[in-house]
Amino acid sequence: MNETKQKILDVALDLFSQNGFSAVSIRDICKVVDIKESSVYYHFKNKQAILDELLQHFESIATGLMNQLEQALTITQKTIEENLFEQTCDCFFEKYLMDEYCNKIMRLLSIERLSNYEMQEIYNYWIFDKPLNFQTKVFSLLISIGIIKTADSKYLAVKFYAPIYLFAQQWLFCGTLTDEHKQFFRGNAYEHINNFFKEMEGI
Amino acid sequence: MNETKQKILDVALDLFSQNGFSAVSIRDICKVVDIKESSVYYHFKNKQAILDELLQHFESIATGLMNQLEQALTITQKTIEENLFEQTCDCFFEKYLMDEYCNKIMRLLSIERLSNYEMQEIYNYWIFDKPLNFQTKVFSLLISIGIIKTADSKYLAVKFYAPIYLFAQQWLFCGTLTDEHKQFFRGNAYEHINNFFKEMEGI
DNA sequence: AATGTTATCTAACGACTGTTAGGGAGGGCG
DNA sequence: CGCCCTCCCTAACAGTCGTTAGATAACATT
Repeated sequence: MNETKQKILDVALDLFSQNGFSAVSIRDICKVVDIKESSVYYHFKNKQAILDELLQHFESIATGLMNQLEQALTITQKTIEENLFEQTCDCFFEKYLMDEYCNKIMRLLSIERLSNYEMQEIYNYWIFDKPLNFQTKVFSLLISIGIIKTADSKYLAVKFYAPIYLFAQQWLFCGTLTDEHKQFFRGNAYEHINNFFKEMEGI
Repeated sequence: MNETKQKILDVALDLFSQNGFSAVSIRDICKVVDIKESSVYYHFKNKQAILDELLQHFESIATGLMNQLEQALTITQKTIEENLFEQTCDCFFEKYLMDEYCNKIMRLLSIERLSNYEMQEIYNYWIFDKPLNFQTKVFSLLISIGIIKTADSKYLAVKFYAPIYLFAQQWLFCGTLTDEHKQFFRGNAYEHINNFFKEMEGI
């Protein structure tokens, strides 16, 4: 891809995720990229097209990661116990919830989902429905194998995911996204995950 | 308070909570209130002052409700068991998390907290810190009385509050805030609360 | 050398932004 | 009546917005 075009996308995501789509002007982006406003329109049809391309890229990343996770559910039962935990943490947590690009998109979606119906749907799908559905599947599987005694897998998914979501919200919106904050978020989340499975074994 | 001024505040909150502060112009507000732009500046110093007054009103409501809740913790042990649950549900849930005015403010805070440090602090305080601290106190109390066996009261608070926060997020941002959605949110939350205390008794 | 393509520029367009100066209608009060 | 105060108005300000027309320079192809 063209170097300037990529630069525009990078800067746009940076600014959009900090101030929101409508609060950032083409001129704001151009100041950082160091080009004139009209040059943007050589690479993009209009301002909306920049946003569309950013979202499309995010969705392709998220789709890839989620497909990888879904596959982890289909391997043989023996490998499940070893693989599932690692895969979930790596794919969903590190490469998604804590990934820099995804983080910026999530911040952007959080702002814009109120006034933009399309972005609201993307947010709900990738932040609520998809993770909760996946976790529900995971718990259904663990129940069917017998690792967990009979329970409401959907409610289990909520109990598992909700604290992670809460920690993520605190992490994503604590001003500057420092490594220190990131470590704090990671610590909280992993502690919860460990606690959760410990309690689960008891039941 | 002046009728026109109140009308401006009402309409402003409506529009701000739907589109965000910077995306709503003075003229947008005036169209709905049916006055001219300059009239706004008779009642308010500038656009920011409208926002400030809305936030100040919210904080006075929230402070009142939280004080009421804190008081419920200080009554004698005998009445605690009967009162605490009812008070928490009524004050925190119905009059705060599900109150129309508070809902609109929360939506507004959600958008603006990214670009506005002051609003980020208000959000974190009233949506994260204050409720979690209160719930921690509640569980500490229940532990000290002996209703709950020894446990990490802070983590208990997270496990209790996080699903409610998640349901609230789904409710607040599902487009049109219909009564149907509201009932769905209430149902999910109460089910969780009941489940939570049922599991607690078992431990 | 002439031509076409790519990527940028200058300069401006009309629309919209927050805000202000100044005027006028209505009522209460001396 | 004359004066002040409240509340709203008309009209305009300077600045910003997304976007476009057209020129220009660098480079590749003919």
